[in-house]
Amino acid sequence: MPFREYAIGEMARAGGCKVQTVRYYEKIGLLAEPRRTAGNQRIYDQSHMDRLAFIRHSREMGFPLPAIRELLELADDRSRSCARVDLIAQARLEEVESRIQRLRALKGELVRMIEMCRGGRIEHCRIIEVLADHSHARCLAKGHR
Amino acid sequence: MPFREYAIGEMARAGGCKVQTVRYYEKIGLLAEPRRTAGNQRIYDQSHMDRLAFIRHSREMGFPLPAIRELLELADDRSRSCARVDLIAQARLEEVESRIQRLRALKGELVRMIEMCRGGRIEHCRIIEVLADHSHARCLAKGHR
DNA sequence: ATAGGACCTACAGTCGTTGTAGGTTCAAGG
DNA sequence: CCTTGAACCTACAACGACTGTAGGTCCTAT
Repeated sequence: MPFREYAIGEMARAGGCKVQTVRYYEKIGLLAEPRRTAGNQRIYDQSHMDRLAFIRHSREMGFPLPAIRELLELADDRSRSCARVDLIAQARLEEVESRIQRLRALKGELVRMIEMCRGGRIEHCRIIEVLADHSHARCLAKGHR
Repeated sequence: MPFREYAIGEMARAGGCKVQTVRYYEKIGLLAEPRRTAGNQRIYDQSHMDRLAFIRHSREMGFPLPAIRELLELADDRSRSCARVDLIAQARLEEVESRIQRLRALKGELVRMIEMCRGGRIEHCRIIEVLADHSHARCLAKGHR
């Protein structure tokens, strides 16, 4: 059967997300509204499956939904230059790189902190002291979730 | 003047956060309610400043607020063992390490993807293809924001 | 005919803030 | 003393990207 159809649960399973997430993508206009059964249940075809796969894979790469929205629009206009696509991917790469940098600095701080604490009482706990220390590195700033 | 007092704006500036954030910490019980002026404005003393510094520095290290709440409680009970403190910091370190791992893998994927795309048309854009590709790595999963 | 799993809508909650609206207080200058 | 304007107040909504809940309907198999 070349034109298989899918219920929302199958879509979600294939995309590695929750049913609600699929409905959410529809609500915010990332996924087209599919047709429905007589009983009002969504029925998807292969094109929906492909689109969801694109979205989910892009999310796995950490692209935010607005970027994915743009990528989808660009992907639909096959004769355009892909300079913009490149730019979006480039921006994501830079973000990932700076996040790695910050996390590495953070890891260094954590390791030092933990090494200093050798399991005594809170009274002398170096972790607590480091966290409390005013003068301590303000170097890290945002973004190391 | 050994007992300086501070308005909320000074607190926020010292802690590197917004005034609303200080009020938010108070609302969720991380910061004690300070006394007020006759005109109902908050007045903080050094102990509040220290506590906010602790919270902010912990946030910079990426500790979630529930963990910080626990760290603060532990810090207040100076005769306890700091095993629990160590555990919390340890857990944070592991999270940071795994996040770095995942981000590194992600970065590799992004670099490969971008290298394949050499500025043609969308029609042949490798970035779009990689993102659309069903069979592509599901290896990354959560956590690389 | 009925059981139970999958589906439906609508809405609240998550996390850690940040922003807004609409009003009050404070310190300084005229 | 009065006015300006910055800083403060409360209460509530928004962010991003979902996730969970309540209360109901539909579909398929026995």
